[in-house]
This record gives sequence, structure tokens and C-alpha cells, in this order.
Amino acid sequence: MSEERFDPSIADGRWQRAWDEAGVFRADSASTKPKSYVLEMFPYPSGRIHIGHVRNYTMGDVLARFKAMTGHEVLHPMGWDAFGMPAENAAMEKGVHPGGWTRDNIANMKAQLQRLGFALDWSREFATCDPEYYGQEQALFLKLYENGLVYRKESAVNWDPVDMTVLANEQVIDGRGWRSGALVEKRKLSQWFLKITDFADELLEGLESLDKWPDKVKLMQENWIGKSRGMEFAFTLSDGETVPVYSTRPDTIFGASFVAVAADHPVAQGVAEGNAEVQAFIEKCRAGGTTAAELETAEKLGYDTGLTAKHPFTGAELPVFIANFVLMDYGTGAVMGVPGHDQRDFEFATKYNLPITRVVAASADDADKPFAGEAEAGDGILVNSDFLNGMSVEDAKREIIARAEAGGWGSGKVQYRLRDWGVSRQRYWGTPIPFIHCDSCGVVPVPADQLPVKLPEDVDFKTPGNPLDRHPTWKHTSCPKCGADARRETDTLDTFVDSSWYYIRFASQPDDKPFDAAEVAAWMPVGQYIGGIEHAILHLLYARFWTRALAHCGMIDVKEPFAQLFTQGMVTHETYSREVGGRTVYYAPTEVKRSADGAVLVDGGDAVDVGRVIKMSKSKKNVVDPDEIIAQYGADAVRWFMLSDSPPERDLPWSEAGIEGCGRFVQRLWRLFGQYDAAATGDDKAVARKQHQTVAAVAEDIEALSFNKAVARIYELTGTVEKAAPSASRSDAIAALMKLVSPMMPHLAEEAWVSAGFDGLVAEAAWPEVDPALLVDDEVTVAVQVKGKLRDTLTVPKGMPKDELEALALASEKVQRNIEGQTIRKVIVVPDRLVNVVV
RNA sequence: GCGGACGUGGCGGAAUGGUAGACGCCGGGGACUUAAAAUCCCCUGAUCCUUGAUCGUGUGGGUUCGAGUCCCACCGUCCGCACCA
Repeated sequence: MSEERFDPSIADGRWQRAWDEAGVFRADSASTKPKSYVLEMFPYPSGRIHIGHVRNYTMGDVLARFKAMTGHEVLHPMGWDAFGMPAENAAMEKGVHPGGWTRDNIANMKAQLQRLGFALDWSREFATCDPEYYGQEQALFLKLYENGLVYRKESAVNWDPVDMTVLANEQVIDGRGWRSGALVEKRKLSQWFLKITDFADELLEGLESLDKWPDKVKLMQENWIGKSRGMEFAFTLSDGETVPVYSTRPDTIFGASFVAVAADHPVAQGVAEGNAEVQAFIEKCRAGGTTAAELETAEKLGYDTGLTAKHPFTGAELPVFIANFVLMDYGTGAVMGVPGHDQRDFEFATKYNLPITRVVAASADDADKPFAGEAEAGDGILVNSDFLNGMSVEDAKREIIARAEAGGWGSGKVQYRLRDWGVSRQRYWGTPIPFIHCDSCGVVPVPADQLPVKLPEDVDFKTPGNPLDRHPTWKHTSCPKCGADARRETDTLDTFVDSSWYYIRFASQPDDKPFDAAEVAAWMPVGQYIGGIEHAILHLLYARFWTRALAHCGMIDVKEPFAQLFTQGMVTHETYSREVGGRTVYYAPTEVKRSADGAVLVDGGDAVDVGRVIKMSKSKKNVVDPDEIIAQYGADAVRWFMLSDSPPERDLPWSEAGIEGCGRFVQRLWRLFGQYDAAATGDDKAVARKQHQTVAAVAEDIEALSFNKAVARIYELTGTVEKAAPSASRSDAIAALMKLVSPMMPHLAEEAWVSAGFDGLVAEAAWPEVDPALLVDDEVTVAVQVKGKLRDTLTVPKGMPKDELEALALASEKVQRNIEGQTIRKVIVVPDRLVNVVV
């Protein structure tokens, strides 16, 4: 080997070209090898990759390369989630076309990813803004429509006044738009919906089959779907109207002391007509904030409508209130108030002096026990409840539902928190919804042969609102049914639709249809999906739904798209700041010189406060630029850092010292690789053993995505081999080490591989064999304890019988000293592990 | 409020109920060098009466020959959800 130092600035590019020319990472759908589909969440093309992308894609890359070395045909694709608001914002701010802006960003980011040497099959690359992609998405949307999974309805929607678009419930966080942060308003619009609620139960039950998903994510989805069982029944009001209510505690019906309806409930609307006071109250309810803090302190408010509701059993006339804590869009928008056994009802009843009746108690003797300032929602025995008296809560629920159903005035009901997915967006940069509005035929799907419905190129972004809607010609077309003048739908699809099936398109992308079912079957489901926890609900639930919807339409045979899910932690960094003129100024890591006891500005030397280690963000300036660190340390050092130290599901603190250590290790390996000598002779059992143990352990660690442990083991093997005297075993170990590190540091590994005189690419080499005989040591160190405290250790041949071990341990001078003058009560011997002398 | 995760050296973190702190970073000392960089070697949980011993995995209990690991209670940090009837 000639060079003393490994030079990534030369080697990185050389091997990236070599892999590309050899087509090493191209996935062959027809291969007979076992298939492995490794996927990381594709990025939004913002223009620059973030260090978080580097971590995410490095993990996937190591797995993909490892799978290839262990005999799998690997599909590891990459593409672009290319529709969405930022492109339109750029268009508005800079006057560039969203398409051009997006294309430029993709080119930049692709070059950045390529500099990291990822084993990606770029032949399958696409962007969701390609007409070839969104046209097929339109075809799928129409397929779902044909199968009754798409509908349109007038509905109150979450309107983001800044982005000027509708948001899904999931996109409203604490009453604000998830992207713009603007306070969301309610508006009535005609919207397109996907019937995700049809799949609520399936999506919930399907979670059970996902044994390789984090429990945390499954739990979040479970809560989101929010299944509850209860009873729906109607109250008859004093004005003759009926008001259906839903309750999960129908057993407590005898404790009902009022009925409450939401501000938007028809009853409330009726009462409000011509009554300014009620209108004002309703307005007040609507204005109520929805943030966590506001809800915590929000007072229960009610307006007595003067109407009464007849209790179905007691015949009592219960007052009917409009209440601020009742939601129109859950259940029926009306509830029966049972103050004794629901905390909200309790607070409400206390405020408005309504009766609080106990109907559940610990025992029949406690039937009239007073409440201790709060409702009792727990289990117990029914009391003060006529025919339900003495029953358990569960039995009472069953009984009351049975009676309601027999009497025809109510029925058991399963209720979900999950709502249908509103997919209409009043934006330009998205997939046009393929429908046409005709005055005589109504809403008509665009015929398949007229797809894709392409976005117009000439658009103007100077005025707010939907550019498609105000385009001079685009929306004017003719009705596919009657031929009369008609208008195109000007809404575009939520970008979460785009990301709901991209993984299927990666597996198969014919020109004339969305995908080929057989080819999809060859790859799906994704074997390992890796991405951020922030997509735990939205993206992952939508993708699961979409897959099931396609299966429902008979298009594919897969129900769950992602067999195994991994959510990686964030990359974090210290923050550097100073108080300047009463405000905090943040500094980038490159502007700061860090030392053991603090930090100063490179420019000027002023002291800087070293703040908490937090997620990298532009506003705190605690970011590092992937390009800069690749240029400085090389791709392999950066990749190695991404895998070292922190377990991948936890946050990874970026540090200058850490990346420098990685850079040093790359050189250290390079020096060691240079000592490979094919002509060396002689055995070194200890080295061989360490090699085989490490190969087996690293394989296990990579499969488990425990990259930090694999890294630690590679350090150990490196240390062992470095210290060993030259031998054939040592050279074997060096060669094995080249393969071991090749998924993590592929450029270094290739360079060493060719320098050592091996043929071909190490990326295509087979993972080193493991000789099971070498996995076990023939000597073991046994701990010797007296009363559970370590006193000595013994090095003995493996498999020494219990009695011999015991004798040896008792003979130990240190043991003798510690048991002096005491009686041995018991000796516990665990072969090959320890001896514990109990005195 | 509900649900969940996590608490181990200066730091990131290892550890099938069986030698706590692997491995890395930081720090200290030394070798090489005119010097530096690079590299290599040694030390590096705390305390003490330092050939050794005592203490030590958030706190307090418990189970066990033996607990970071299992059980109970508490404290703290972080995350998710939330007037969902």
C-alpha cells in the first residue's frame, strides 16, 4: 500500500463512480435471491439535506449493504416528496416557478446524498411532482372513488389564514396550523374526503400484527383511532324534538341530571334564532381556545335553554343546556350529564347547582355516601338505579343496552375518534384532483384516457388564494359525459396522499399503470422502514390506510406496508449564545472556539454561554452543514459518527471532538489495512477467535439496528489485531475487518480491498464466514464471591466441573482470608461464571 | 388529567438475575520530535489508614446466595394525547 494517509477527497468520488458504473445497487425484481426492501422516509426537497437526513439514510444504508453482503437482493430506493407549500412560498417570495425551484433543490440534494456514498438504486428515483407519478396517483384516486372510498361533502373545515388552505384535523396542533403556526379558523367548504373511518377497526386490529413496530407508535395510533363502546339513545324534549346522545356509561343513566348540547348543535341553533343573548353565548363557546393550557383552566360554561328532556325511566324533566365542553364533531354533539361519575359533568353541576346523584358505589351500603369534591369514574356496584341496582358496571351496561334495543329507543354503539381524511387543498403545487364539475351531470370523474390531469405551467403567484382557480383557461373544459362546458376541480390533493403509496411505486413503476401487482408482491412489504417519530401518526396511518384501501380494491395483496418500523432519534448540539443589549444572540458552532471549561467567539474572543444540547435548528444556529463536514473529514468519518455511541433510537449529540475521533479512526484503520500480508504464515488462535466472535456479534447488532454496539465491537477487534504479531490469522482478521466496516465506511473499505490485492468490489463481497468452533473461548474467568461480594477471580479451562471449581475457589488465599473464623453454609457454583461462598 | 419512555463516571453509553462502567469522547502523565502536528504507551467512578479496603447504577423499601436488571412506593426529566361523553 503506497499512501500513508487515506484521502477521502480522492477516494470517495472514485468509488462512488465505480459503484455507479458497475450498477451495484440496482435492484433486480426477477432475482431468485431472497429479497430485502430497505426504505428510509423520502425527503422533502427543501434544497439542502439536514444532518438528520444523514443519520437516517446512513442507518438504512448500513442495513442495505449488510443485506446485500449476506446474500439478499436489496431494494434501497430514493425519491422526493416534492409537492407542497414551500415551493409556492418560494414562488411568491422570489418569483421563481415552483417546478423549477423544486428541480433545482432536488439536483442539489441528490448531489449531497451521492457524496455520502449511499447504496441507492437511483434508477428508480422519482419525484411526486412528476406527471408520471401524480398521474398514476390520480388513477388510484379514481379507483378508490369507484370503490366508494372517496366522497365529497360540505363541511366545516380548519382554514389556515396564512397558507390560505384547509388543514386536516391532524395538521392542527393546539389550534394552530402545523406549518404556518397561524390560528386556525372554521369555514364551510365543499371538500373531498377519503373514507379512512371505514377502516378504523382494521387499522386498529392490524396494529396487533405489527410486532416489529415500536410500542410507542402503535399506542399513539391506537389513541388516535380512539375506539370506544357505548350506547346511543334519544331524549325527547319539551318542544317535541328528539336529541340523540352517546354515552360510554349508559349504566349511569339513573344519575343523569341534565342534558348538554354543543354550541353548533341544531337545538342550540334553534334556541339562538332571534335571541341575541344565546347567539353571544354560542360565539363565546366558539372563541374558546383549544390549547392545552387553555383547556386546563377553562371553566365549564352553560346556557340554560329553558327546554327540558324527559328521562326515559324516571320521567323526570331534565334541564337542557348549551355547554362549552360538548363537541359537535364527536358522537352526536349532545350528552347526558351524570355529575356523580364524570368529572366534567361534576364541575358543571356544581357550578349550576344541579343534583349530583350517586348511582355507583363500592357496596350497596354506600348508596348515599357523599362525594369528596370530585366525580367517581371507577368501578363498583349500581345503586339508586331501579332495576340496575346491585349489578356491576359491566353487567349494568349490558343490561341497559339490551333493554334499549328491546324497547327500540336506543342501541349499543362503537364510536371512533378518527374522522374521515379531508384531502382537498386549495393550492397549486399538488396533485390535481381528477374530477370535472358539470352543471347538468354533477361531479364527473376524468376518464382514464385523459389522465394525467397536468398542472398548468403558466401560473401567477402575486395574489393570494388558489392559482388554479384564477388561472384564465385551465379549469375550463368539457363534460366527459354530456360534452357541455364544464369546470375542472381546482383543489389539489394533500401531500400526505403522495407519500401514502410512494413505496409501492418504488417497487414497481410501469409507464401505463400505477404498478404491476406481481412485481409489488416480489418486494412488499417493506422489510425495514426508518424515519422520524414525528410521522408516527399522520404519514404512517395514512400509508397503512392507503395500502388497505388498495387491497380492498383488489389491486394488491398486502395489508400492512411496513413489516418493521424504526424511529430514529434526532441529532442535537449545544447552543452558543450571548446577551447583547438585552437580547439573546445565537452563534453557529463554526463561530465558536470550544475548550474544556467554556467557549469563546473565534472572532474577538468574547466569552459565550454554552447552552443545553437540543435539536438542531436554524433559529438557535446550532446546526452543522453536512457538505462542510464531508469536505473536512470525508464521507466515511461522517457516517461512522452517525452510527457511534448513541443508540439509534435516542438523540445523538453532535460534537467536534467526536467527529475528529472518527476521522482519526478512519486513518487508524487505514494503517492497519496497510499491514495486510497475503504471504504471512502461522496461526494465532486468540486473534482468530476474536475475529469470529466479532463477525457474529456485528451481524447480530446490525440486524437489530444496534449500530453503536457494532461500532464498539469493531473498535475492540481493531485493538486486538493491532497488538497481535504478524501471522496468517492476523491477515485473515484484517481482511475480515475490511468487510465488517464496509457497510459503514464503504469508501475506505473499497480502497483497502483493492490495495490489498483482492478482486472485485468489497460492496459485492460476501459477509465473512463464522466458524462456530471459534465462538467459544477455551478458558474462562470465573468470579469468586464471598457473601455476594467479589473477592477473587480464577482463570480456568472452560467446562470445569462444579466440584473442582468449588475446591479451587475455596483454596484461594483471598477467599480464605475472608471466611476466616466463619462457617461455610452453602456454596453456589455457576459453571464458567462464578462461585459464591455463603458464610 | 390520561398514556408512555427514561434516570449508570466529567460526557455519549455497555452489561441472558452472576466480575458494574465494555467501547468512544474529554482529561492527566510519558515516549518520539529542535519544536509542533501525527502516532504510540500508561492512568482516568468516589473515598480512605492505598500490597488493600469501603462506598457506588435517581430515592426508600422488598424478593434472592447474589439486583443496574425482578416487585412495591416515591422523586425527577422527556415525549405523546387531551373537555372524545
